Amino acid sequence: MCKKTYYLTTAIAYTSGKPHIGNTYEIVLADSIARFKRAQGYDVRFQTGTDEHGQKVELKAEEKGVSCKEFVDDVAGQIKTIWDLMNTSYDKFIRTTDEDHERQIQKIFKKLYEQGDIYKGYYEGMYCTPCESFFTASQLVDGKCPDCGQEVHPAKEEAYFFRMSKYADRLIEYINTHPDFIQPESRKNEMMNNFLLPGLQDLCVSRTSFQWGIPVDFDPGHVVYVWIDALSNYITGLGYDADGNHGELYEKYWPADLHLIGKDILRFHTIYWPIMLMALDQPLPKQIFGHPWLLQGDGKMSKSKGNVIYADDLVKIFGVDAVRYFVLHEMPFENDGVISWELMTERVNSDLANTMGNLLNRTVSMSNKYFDGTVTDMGVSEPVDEELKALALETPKKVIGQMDRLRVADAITEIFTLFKRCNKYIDETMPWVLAKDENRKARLATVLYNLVECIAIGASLLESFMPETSARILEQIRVPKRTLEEMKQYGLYPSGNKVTEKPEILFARLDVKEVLEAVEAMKKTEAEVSYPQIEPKAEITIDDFDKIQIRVGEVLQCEPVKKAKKLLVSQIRIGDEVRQIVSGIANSYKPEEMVGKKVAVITNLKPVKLCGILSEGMILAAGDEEGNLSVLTVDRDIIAGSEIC
RNA sequence: CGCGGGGUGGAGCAGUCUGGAAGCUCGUCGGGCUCAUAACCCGAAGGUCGUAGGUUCAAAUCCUUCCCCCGCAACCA
Repeated sequence: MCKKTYYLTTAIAYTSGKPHIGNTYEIVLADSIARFKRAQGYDVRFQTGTDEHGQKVELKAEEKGVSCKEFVDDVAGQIKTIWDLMNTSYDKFIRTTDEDHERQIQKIFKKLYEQGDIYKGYYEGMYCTPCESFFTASQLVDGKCPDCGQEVHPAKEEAYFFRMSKYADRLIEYINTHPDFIQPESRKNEMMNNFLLPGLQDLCVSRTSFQWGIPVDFDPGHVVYVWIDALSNYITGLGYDADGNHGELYEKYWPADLHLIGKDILRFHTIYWPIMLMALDQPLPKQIFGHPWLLQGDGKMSKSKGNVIYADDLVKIFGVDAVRYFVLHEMPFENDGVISWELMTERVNSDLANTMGNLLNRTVSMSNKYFDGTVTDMGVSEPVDEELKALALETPKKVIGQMDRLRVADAITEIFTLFKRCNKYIDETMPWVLAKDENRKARLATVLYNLVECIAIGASLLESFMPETSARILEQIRVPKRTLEEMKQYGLYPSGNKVTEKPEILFARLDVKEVLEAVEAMKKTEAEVSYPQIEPKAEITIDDFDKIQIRVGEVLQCEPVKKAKKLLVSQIRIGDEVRQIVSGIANSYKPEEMVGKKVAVITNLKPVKLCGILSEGMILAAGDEEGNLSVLTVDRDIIAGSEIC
């Protein structure tokens, strides 16, 4: 009989920088599912990798002064190192710069073109020659390039488009008839209402504006744009061949059972990807799960705040399995989760050290103290044992049930419920009292046997989530891992077996203060300010600059613009006139904060309407990569209307 | 009226589809125990389930109003 196969993938990570704990969460989650499926007897294929093309990589590489390939080799290496550090058991790490992937992408592109799903069209808009960029009419600043301010002219750029609409009806039908396709289900409506039902736009699938991509082999100058390139990794990684000579793996594992991705790219996976597969006449993946995000407690992670949490830093302080435990256990199923050093410490102490570690420690210690380490089932049962035994048998079933629904956090909770029950059992049976009475030695032995047996079951179940810890526990009680099948029976721990004579602490309790100090110390050694990399613009003359008039304006009034999130509308005194100016600064400034400020204003910009409100000028502000803004004010008090030059 | 998600004791979450005594973990306080990593076990305090209405014998759960947060879209002159 052939084993049932299970193919799961993570999204491939974009190689523009080191992944933080949020990105790392995905691979760990996938790993726990992969391991559990293996434990259930599936023939599992687990693929992850990196997405390495695109303009952003091209730019970053240029900044660093290295070739694109050198750049992505480096970052892909870092990513792989972290994946390995997290002890993830992927079978394949695909890179979109792999030769066979690139060759297939070219073939896929050509095939889709030849069968008419991809057509050559034009990307129309206003073109800025020095910037080599297209802009839509609404992006233009005063009718000029928003980047460099130079004249733009209408132009079209050749581009290939994918005829998405052709398959939309089939996709809607598929989604409606496969309720499990999009998980969590709440996301389904979002996709339907936002994108599918209003009608799909054709997707631009090639670019000529950068080179770092897979060339379209029949049309030099064009490179394949991200989606065909990236999404196809799920099949090229298995040896899919556009000509039909698929590799063995493809025949065996496709269609995928699960694509695990972040909720932000659900749209591409539930709409574009299925449509691409339809066009290729291949079966669709069975399920796509858009997991929530792991966030910092005090706001989003950002480099400028210095509060980015990286997996390797967490590992340095807590160890791999503690980090795995945290991200797997603390993530809600649908909502975003929270991580902080304090929360992490709390979990390690209460769950890993107290509940689990201490249970093992006290059990092994007692076995040594009372029986020289020998664990024997003397069969002296009491009614109180029944509840524990029942739970020990029940727990594996519950874990399986939770995992079937991808409720990883709940599955882990089931295991810890068993451990907690064991701790309670110790109090109920009071082994130290039994030990004082020679006549009750047999009962004492039975009690310890039950404990060791339950620990063996719990530790075996833990393997998918905390593989190292699972092994360490089993080592201390000196038994091999139980299979799920074996867990249907109680009492498989070999009677007369000896546990280790010197119990090891699994997880040491940590002091929050010390953890925070260690974090500070780590930050100091790693603190390297990353200055913003701004592309230089073309040189201008003083005459060019002279065209711009900047004056000091005093903000008299300021209020938010209704219907707009980022906009504030200010009444600004400039000399003897008062102008109304709209600015996109609402995320950084409250209206009342603005009032009274003397700011730098460009006064000769052509007025425009924003969200229906007239704006006669522009307030100057500096902005960093995260979008934090700082408006320019004057250093000494000076009368409103003064010219800045 | 752009689309969608969320608001449950001090913290982090479940429960909402399929109304029927408000639950879990952590923290706090009190007690117990001593095998163990000051751990473990028991108990208690603490919530008008965002707001205002409605349906119902009964609402965290269903319907409506409003407020606040978070994504996406738009917008950032």
